[in-house]
This record gives sequence, structure tokens and C-alpha cells, in this order.
Amino acid sequence: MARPRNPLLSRERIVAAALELVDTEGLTALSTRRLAAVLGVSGPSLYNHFATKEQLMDAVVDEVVGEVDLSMWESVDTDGWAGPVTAWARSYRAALVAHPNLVPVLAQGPGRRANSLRLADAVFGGLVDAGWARGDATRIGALMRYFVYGSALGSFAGGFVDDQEIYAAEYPHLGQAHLLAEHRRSVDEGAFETGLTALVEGLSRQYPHPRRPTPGPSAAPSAAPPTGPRPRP
Amino acid sequence: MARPRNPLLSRERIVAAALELVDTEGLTALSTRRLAAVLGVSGPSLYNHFATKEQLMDAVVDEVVGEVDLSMWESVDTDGWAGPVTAWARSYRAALVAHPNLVPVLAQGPGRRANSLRLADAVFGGLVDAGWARGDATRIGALMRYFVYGSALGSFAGGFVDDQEIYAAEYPHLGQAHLLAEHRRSVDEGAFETGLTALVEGLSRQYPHPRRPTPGPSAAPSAAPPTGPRPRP
DNA sequence: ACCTGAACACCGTTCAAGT
DNA sequence: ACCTGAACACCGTTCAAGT
Repeated sequence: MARPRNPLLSRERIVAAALELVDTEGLTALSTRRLAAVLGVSGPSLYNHFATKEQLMDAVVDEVVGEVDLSMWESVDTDGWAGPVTAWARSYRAALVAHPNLVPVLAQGPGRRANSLRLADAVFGGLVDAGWARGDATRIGALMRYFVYGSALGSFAGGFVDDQEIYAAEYPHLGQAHLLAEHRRSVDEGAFETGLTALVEGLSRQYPHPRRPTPGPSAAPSAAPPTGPRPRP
Repeated sequence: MARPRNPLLSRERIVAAALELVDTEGLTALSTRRLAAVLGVSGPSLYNHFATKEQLMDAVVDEVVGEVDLSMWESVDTDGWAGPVTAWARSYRAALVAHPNLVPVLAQGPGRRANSLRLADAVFGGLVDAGWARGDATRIGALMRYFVYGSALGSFAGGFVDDQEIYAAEYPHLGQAHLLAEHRRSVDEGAFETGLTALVEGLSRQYPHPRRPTPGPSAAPSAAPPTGPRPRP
């Protein structure tokens, strides 16, 4: 065929097809050759649009991160930080859970991905606007990320095999663990909500009165030792 | 060579070499062929000891999980749950952080792995012994796991590229984010400790008085709807 | 500029053959 | 029982060739 007069591919089409392939058949099913076949082209064609498979994955990942709602961070001044951080964590988790096979790839940090950086910027800026010291805002953003990623990465309940024999014999307290697989969604969501509530409540207790933000140019994440109260060692 | 009179390989040697290869060169460097080369044999030899690469990875993963200290769960009756859950979470994270390239593989649930099930059994049994209802114990075990895995899986601070240009121009609050890479360890550990303290404190406030355990056979994880107080929706 | 097939250096896994 | 080399069906990526 050689070069058609209308391009067969675009970055958008490739990313959409890759996401669908990962969602339906898993991360290992996403090879450049299979992806190209789905798109009706030959394998090397993809390299006209992405330099490497890794850059392609970056684009797929950033697409998913772009689905996270960040609008709640705009109203931090009037609403405080607890409501926004809770709503943001739920939206973040929902975006990841919609594409569970991608979570290990997502977990590699914001790097240079536009939507990932937009997210980090909104969260950090929102926490600082709410009155948190920069070191605290950095830590809170990080620890919320830990919790959200952990909750999306591999279901807890789904990780138990649905086979009673394995558990009952050897592990005295796991006699009904095989039932967890059935209730996977409710257990995972219940654990997430319980932990989210505990985190926000615990942070409120540790740091009861975040300072009002200082006027002037926006603060940036502190890389220096934290200035707020430290957790107990 | 064919069959030597003393076997060249053993499951233990293979697992140890695989773990070292993953630690030093990353997950993608662990191919059956490279692993075999390190061990001084040809690729297919491994299949005399493991049926598939996946089962080999299971053994590697379980070795790492076996490093987690569980002894604190024995003294729950006298010490309460908060100290043990904190000590356990720290030991768990330390075991994962020692092998960061393996965390995405570790995150796939206990499955049928002996040490992973032993861990789940000890944690669930300890929480129930401390007086938690079974549904609560299940959720607490799950949410702690979320937090520990998230904190080990991809550093928050290390995820930012060490390149000021990228951040300053586009993202108003990330002007110093590039410095995070330098302080990776202290930021990650500070965030972990802050979150851990908040979680334990938040759980204590939500459920101030866990019931004493009922006598009789050990309880099992409840797959039924949780019986304790629910988090706010 | 954008696609192709051929080619390179890899994979995981199977299997007959050797001792 | 435990190792070998050959082989199969895959990979990601490069590249000259086509329009």
C-alpha cells in the first residue's frame, strides 16, 4: 500500500485502540504487532507516530489520568481541604479502577506527562491554598496517592483464590477467605472508604488548624525538611 | 553435558538468582534465557524446576513476603492493635522497598502463595484477637495493604523528573518539584509515616472500643456486609 | 510524510535426545 | 531425573523501499 493520501493512523486512534486492548485482554496482550493488527496496519507503522512502545504507553497512561476530576480544588478557599481531598481521591480511584490492567504502568510517577503534572499541580496548589505548609502539602499529596494507587492496584478481595481447600487446612483464620472473591467489589470499596475516612480524620487531628495561605506568588513543593508538626516516630 | 550426577540447579538457587537479577537490572531483564545464563545452564533447564515463568515469579514473590515480620501479632492480647499494626506496616513496607522492581508483581494478591497466606492469616487473626469484628478486620487488613503497596510501588518523589524547565513554565505550583528527586527517601518515608499515623489514629477514632474477642473457634473473614459503623458516604 | 516487508536480536515454551 | 540443542510462535525495533 505504501503511503495513503489520508493517513491511516493518528496518535489518538492508536492510544484509543491500545487502551481498549489493555482493558479487554490485559497488559501482556498489548504488543506493537497485535495493536497494529487491530488497527489494520503492519507493526512498524506505529513508529511513525511514537518513537517507542514506552512513549505510546505514556500517552495511554496520561489519557487515563486526564479522566480524573480536579474541579474540586478550585473551591478550597471556601470549602476547606477535607471535602476536596475526599472527592478527588474517589475520582482518582474511579479512573484507575476503570482500567485496572494499567495501574502498574500508571504507578511510575508523573514524569513528563501533561495530565499527571496538571493533577499534581492542582492538588499541591489546592492544599497550599487551604493553608497547609508546603512540606505538609507535599506529604499529603504523596500519601493520598499511595492509598489510591494501592487500592486500585490488584484487588484485595479478588486476590484470594476461590478454593476453600487451600485456606481451611493450613491457615486457621482464613476459613472463609475464598468467599471474598464473590464480594470483591463491596469489600474493596468498603476498605477504600474506611481508609479514606480514617486518613482525612487522622490528618485533621494531627494538624487541626492549617494556616491561611500567605499572599504573593504561589508556593512550590518544599524539598527541604518539613516544617509542620512531625508524626510520632 | 546432559544430566550431571549432582544437579546443577535447585529451586532455591533459581529463586535467589532471579531476585538478584530483578533487583540489579529490573523486571524486564528477567528472562528465562538470561536467568539461565547467570546460572550457567541453558534456558530450557529451568523448566525442570518450574512449570512456567509465572510459577517461578510466584516463588520469588513469596520469598520477599517471607521477610515480613509477623511476630508482633502474637502479643495483641496485651498490647492492643495499634502498636502491632504500625510495626507490621513498617516491616511490610521495608520488605517491599528492598525490592522495588518486584512490587507490581507482588501486588497481585496472595493467591496460593504460602507466605502471603501466612501473612493474611496472622493479620486477620491478630485484629480479631484484638477485638475487631470480622468485617472490620477484613477491611483494615485490606486498607493497610493498599497503603503499604502504594507507598512501595513507585516512589512519589522519584517520579518527578530532575529537570526544572519542564515544571516551572506550565505548572504554577510545581516550581521546585524537580528538587524532589534529591530528597526522595526522606519525602517518601515522611509521607508514609504521616499517612500511617493518620490511618491508625483515624481508625481509633472511628471505632473507639473494639469488642473483646468471643471465645470458641477462630473467626474467619466476613464476606457479608460489614457489621461495624460505616464510613460517611 | 507515512506505509510496507524483510531482517535483527530477542522472548517463553516444547520436545526429542542424551546420560 | 535433569540437562542439551533445535525448533515454534512470538516480541520491539530498524531500515531500505515504495508512493
